[in-house]
Amino acid sequence: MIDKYNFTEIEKKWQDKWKAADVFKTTEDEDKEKYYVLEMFPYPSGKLHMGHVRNYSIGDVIARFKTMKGYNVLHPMGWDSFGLPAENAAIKHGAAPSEWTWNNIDEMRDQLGELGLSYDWDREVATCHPDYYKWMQWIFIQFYKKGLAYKKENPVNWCPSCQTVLANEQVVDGQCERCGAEVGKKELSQWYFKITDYADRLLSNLEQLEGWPDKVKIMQRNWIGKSIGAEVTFEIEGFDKGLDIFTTRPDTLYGVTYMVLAPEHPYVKELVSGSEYEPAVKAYLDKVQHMSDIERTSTTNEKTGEFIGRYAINPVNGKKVPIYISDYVLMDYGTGAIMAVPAHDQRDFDFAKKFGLDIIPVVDTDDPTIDVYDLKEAFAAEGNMINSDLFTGMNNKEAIVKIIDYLEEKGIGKKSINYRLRDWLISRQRYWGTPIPMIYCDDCGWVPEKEENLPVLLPTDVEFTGKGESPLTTSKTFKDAVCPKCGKPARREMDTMDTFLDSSWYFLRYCDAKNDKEAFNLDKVKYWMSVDQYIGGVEHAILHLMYARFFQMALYDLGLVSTEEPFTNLLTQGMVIKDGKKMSKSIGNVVSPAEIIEKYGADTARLFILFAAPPERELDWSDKGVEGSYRFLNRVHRLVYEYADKCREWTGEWKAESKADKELAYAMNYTIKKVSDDVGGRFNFNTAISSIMELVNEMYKYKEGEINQGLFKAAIENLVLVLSPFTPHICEEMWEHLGHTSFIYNESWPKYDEKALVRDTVEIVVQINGKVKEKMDVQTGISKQELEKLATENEKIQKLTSGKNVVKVIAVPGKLVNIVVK
RNA sequence: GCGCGUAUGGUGGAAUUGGCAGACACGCUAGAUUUAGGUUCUAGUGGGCGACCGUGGGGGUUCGAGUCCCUCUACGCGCACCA
Repeated sequence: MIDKYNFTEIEKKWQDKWKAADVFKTTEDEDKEKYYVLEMFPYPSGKLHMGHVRNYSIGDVIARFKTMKGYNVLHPMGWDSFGLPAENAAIKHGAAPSEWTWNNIDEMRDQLGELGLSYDWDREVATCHPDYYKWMQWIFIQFYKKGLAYKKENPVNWCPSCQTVLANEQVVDGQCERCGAEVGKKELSQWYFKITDYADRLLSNLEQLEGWPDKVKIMQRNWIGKSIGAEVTFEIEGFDKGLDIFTTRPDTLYGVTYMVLAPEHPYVKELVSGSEYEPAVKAYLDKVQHMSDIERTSTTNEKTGEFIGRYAINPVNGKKVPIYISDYVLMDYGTGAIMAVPAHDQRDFDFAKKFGLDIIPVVDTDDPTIDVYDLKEAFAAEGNMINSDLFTGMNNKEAIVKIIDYLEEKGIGKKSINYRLRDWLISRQRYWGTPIPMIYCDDCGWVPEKEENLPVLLPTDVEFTGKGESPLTTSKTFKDAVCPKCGKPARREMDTMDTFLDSSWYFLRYCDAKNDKEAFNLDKVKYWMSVDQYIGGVEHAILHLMYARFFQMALYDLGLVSTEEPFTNLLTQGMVIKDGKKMSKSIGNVVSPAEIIEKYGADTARLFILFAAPPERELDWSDKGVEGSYRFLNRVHRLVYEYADKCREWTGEWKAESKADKELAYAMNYTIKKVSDDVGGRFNFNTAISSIMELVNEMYKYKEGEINQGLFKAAIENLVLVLSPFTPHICEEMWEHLGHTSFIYNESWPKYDEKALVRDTVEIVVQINGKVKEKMDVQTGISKQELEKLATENEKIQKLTSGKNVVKVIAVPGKLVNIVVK
């Protein structure tokens, strides 16, 4: 009687055994090479989805494989547990955010347990735990002391209906994510991190990150947006201050016909004060202020603006040009002012057309379809300079360099670099986040809380109304503090930190999760960091991955960590979809992991999700495909159980005798090699699994003939070993049934025999003019000449080439012979 | 608008370096086992009667192209008045 594959029983049994034996516990071991594999930790929503299953299955295969390969593997898990959903739940159901969150964490930990993932739970972190956010606050203070944190008044997204500040991500199509109201702008004093100080390093270090997908690197590069150009100072007629502008096209300086200031530019009010233009300008400013970002930055909008009644002097030719304000110039990029060259910039061109301003070309082209004196649109391509004094005739690319030199010589400008990246606004008017550990004293200003007083705990006497300022302001106990500097009564910062801060260093805390003396011990960080393999969704390509890199660099500069970059290799996994669409409640195509585990078991779920597509690509969920994976595991189970009793008696000694033996030995060794390469190198789990399936098919065929006992036993054991990272429970069970007393998790990864991979004969394809005509088996390793001879003398080939002129014969040993005839 | 990616049977996908296109799996067809359904096993399965034709379309390089080059199309993703 063959035992049935009872996955429910088996999975429970091994999960309990792993736990009892503490097999996944990891400690530093200088004798072993370390390997740190990390999956992006989840927000504890309470429900695991297929994206999680995919993410953690990938990480678990890598962790188990590396463990069997002899590495000291760190594979931790935790919770990104601060954030808005907990607060929304509090508003909706009245449950305390902490209670709601901790319940979710417990639920999700159980669900992860059911997947059989090899986490060292002793290193679990939860960002909402005071043991964690204490050190978050400590890091904030270190950043503050280093000048990386500052507070500044700035316009922020403001929902007039909810009466709160919104993060950019919470503004959807210009409307509040929660209530749908039109989002406006409001001046508020907020904390920022000076990530722009690191712009250049964040950019240049990308080149070292060879283990990152190009796509992610390009996205970060674009996000940082480095532009090289010049800053030029224009004088304003009748005004004592110069007007600085930034341009990437100093070569077009002679084509300037007007200037534009951002509406928020500090000069504007002064320049129009008391003039006849003042009312119109004020009306325009008022209009712009009430516009949402979306409206303001829409490229389809017609240009708007106002002349402010003033003129600037072009420093290179003394020309007088009018000054306008317009919302197409942004205050927070460059200097908030531009020189406008309508002939060579499309935006300036549109504006000039609308306001009837001059268009003077300064770069000409050979293109006969373009007349630069009668442009239909701005001409932005390369060409030769015209109308530009001593620069006329020069190629415009050369002119850029020459003109910058000229500006510097004359003291009217200089080379300048600008970044698109802005400083990171980290304040949130929210309750469920890390309190910013700053205290405001009327005498001393902002002062960080004393480090021995950390953590600044979140108060519990708060109200969640969803209205007004941060719920922290409703606490009677939180606000009052004493100034750490002078001891006078002072008040606490009421805002909390953006949760992206919490997730910017959690991988460091995993290295030393229980430390109550420091955020993490430098020696432990030195041992484990950097993360050798990081795995997560591509949706984090910019924000999380940039913030984490910034943290790592800043901590490196503080001497707290030993590497500048946190993640050596990055794998961005694709989404799990169903019927070509994203799984979503509204479409009703959600497949829940719990349901699949109940019906087929975790091993099947893991196997399918790794088999159905390569990890980077989208994965189309297929119920039929899941059944196929389940069928395969049953097939393996039947095969192993049919021979397990015999295997325990058979000795391990063997020698391949028959042709079938050699074929099986080949298949077995090839599979070990293929799985090792696919899992260890390029992460193509799908092809690794398909090669295991091929081995099983081979074994089913082989057992119909005469069985070489030692060989077949080796094949069975190797099959279970190579399958074990993918489907650990069933493999532990089979391993035990084969008579082993140790965990398969602790076994060594099997080695393959190079010699068995060389077959006696190889099949050679014979082509005529590139078309396959014949196949022949030839001895392995014969020479090119012999191969050519065999092919041309082949009967069928002789027939097909007779009467034709053989022009050329190309022989590729081990592969093919191509005969070119006329 | 700019940047990036993808396109292969009825379906998911394979072909890692320019060398047999379609591995593996799903589905389907037929047969065996079974009282029957399910399970399992065996065989077949890109198109065409055929010489041959086939990797989104067109062109090119090469003895040889899914793979390299040019060009077009469709879809997906990111950024978007960044001077």
